[in-house]
Amino acid sequence: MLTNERHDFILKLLEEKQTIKIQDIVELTAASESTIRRDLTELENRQKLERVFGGAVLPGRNLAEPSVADKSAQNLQEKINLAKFASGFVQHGDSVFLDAGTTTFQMIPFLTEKDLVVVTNGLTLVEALNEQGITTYLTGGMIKPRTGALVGAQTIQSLKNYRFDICFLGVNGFHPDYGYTTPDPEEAAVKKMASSLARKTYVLADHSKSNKVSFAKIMDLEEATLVVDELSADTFEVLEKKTTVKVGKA
Amino acid sequence: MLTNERHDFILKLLEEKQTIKIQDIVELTAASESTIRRDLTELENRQKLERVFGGAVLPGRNLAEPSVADKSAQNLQEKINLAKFASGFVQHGDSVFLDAGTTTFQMIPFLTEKDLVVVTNGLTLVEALNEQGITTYLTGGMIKPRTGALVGAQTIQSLKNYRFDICFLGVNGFHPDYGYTTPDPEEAAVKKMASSLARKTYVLADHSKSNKVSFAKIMDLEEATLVVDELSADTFEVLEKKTTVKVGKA
DNA sequence: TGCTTATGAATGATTATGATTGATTTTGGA
DNA sequence: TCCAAAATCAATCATAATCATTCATAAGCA
Repeated sequence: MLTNERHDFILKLLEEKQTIKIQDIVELTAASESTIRRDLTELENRQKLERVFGGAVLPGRNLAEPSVADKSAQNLQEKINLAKFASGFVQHGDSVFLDAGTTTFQMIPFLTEKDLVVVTNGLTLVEALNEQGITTYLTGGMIKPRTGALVGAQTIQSLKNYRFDICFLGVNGFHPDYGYTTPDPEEAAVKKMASSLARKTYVLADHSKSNKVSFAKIMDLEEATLVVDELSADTFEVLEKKTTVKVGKA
Repeated sequence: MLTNERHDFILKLLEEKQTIKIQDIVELTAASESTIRRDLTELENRQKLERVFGGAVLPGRNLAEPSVADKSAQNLQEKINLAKFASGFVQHGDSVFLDAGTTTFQMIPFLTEKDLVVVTNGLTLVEALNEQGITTYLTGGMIKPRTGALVGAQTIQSLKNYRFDICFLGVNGFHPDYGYTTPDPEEAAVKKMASSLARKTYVLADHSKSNKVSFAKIMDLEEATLVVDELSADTFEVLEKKTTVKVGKA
């Protein structure tokens, strides 16, 4: 087994079980204890795990890491389907705004090889974008510790330096009377500004957000195109300027 | 077997297995190890795969890849000592600029409980700052994938919205004639701008940077206070406006 | 033939590995 | 609580695998 393979194996195992014992890894990999020890030290230096006496645990992260944290979430597969579908709207060479959030995060693997320029206010998206080799700009601003989103006056201001062909937003609720809403007014302001700088805006939401209302209003429903998955799995609804269109699955 | 054929064969094999060992390819192709090595080097240059010790993996799919936040630096302990010492200059309530880089990164644990506002252009610093509960602002700009530093016109512009009590920079070399230098002109520009917005600027460098000259000049030596560790371990030199002061260890 | 390119073997350097040592930490019973 | 046994640990060493480099040969082509 290759060194690199073993590292991957350990990380995968750790993600599954949350906690691993050195002796277990030794048995499963048929490598010596010394080697596994070295692996763990190495991976700890890379901040992929934290060592504890007798084994290792997942690293304590302050910023929400969508890739890891959400794996257990119920609607992950739905989000991925939704993200994949929405990625189809992106044209080769587009300038794209990607909102901070888990759904937009899932779009990233589907944006490769499109020669894009992506601007985002989501710290958690950056590493994944880099991995895809996508030219990435980050807005400035204050960091919201829990979510890793950039918000505030500086964010708004730095956004004004860009124009987007296409803009993807996540929301916490959408409602015919109250429009798109999200809990944080600061984030709402950022989303609104980004949208206003884009030729076309798509709001991604799974069906659980339907008719939900949150504290801060972003904008009215008809100001963006809503992409929402159907409960009946493999179709999506695209509500464009109050027009309903049914589409087959991506 | 033709060279091109062999290349295709390797890529196909890699696609199937995700990870391949050089020895396996040697057996399957009946070519010599040298040839396979050359093939892999070639294919890596074309970004078709990534080499790892003993074989190759698909590009980007390397779970255990060292992240930018890798702690396993060369002279880590020296850097920590230097960082700890420099942290002493920070006053309670200061607004601080922290340059992207490993030395400034090491300052973070010593900045806690000082009620600071920190601005940085280093993505790798953000999580550590959050862990310390420090209010953190990020400059905007383009992300340099390798280092996680923000650079470019947007970075410069967003800096102009701030004023700093104190500014800490890392450099790649300092020299009496050529001043402070760093390889990337973009980064140099950011450092210079940050410094010009601060009441006081400190440059952190370990002794290995002494009399080194890199491509892009940041500014002259006397425009900042240089903090450098001595080879003889436990002392630091603080060169302030060409005045030399020896100080005991932090 | 003369030229370029691809190949394979040999080298010394680098890196990964497994076993051993003595120190440190945890555990469990008095 | 304290102590001793067991488990785990970091550090070191020798070995083995892998690596980049060099050089000589073979194959392809004008």
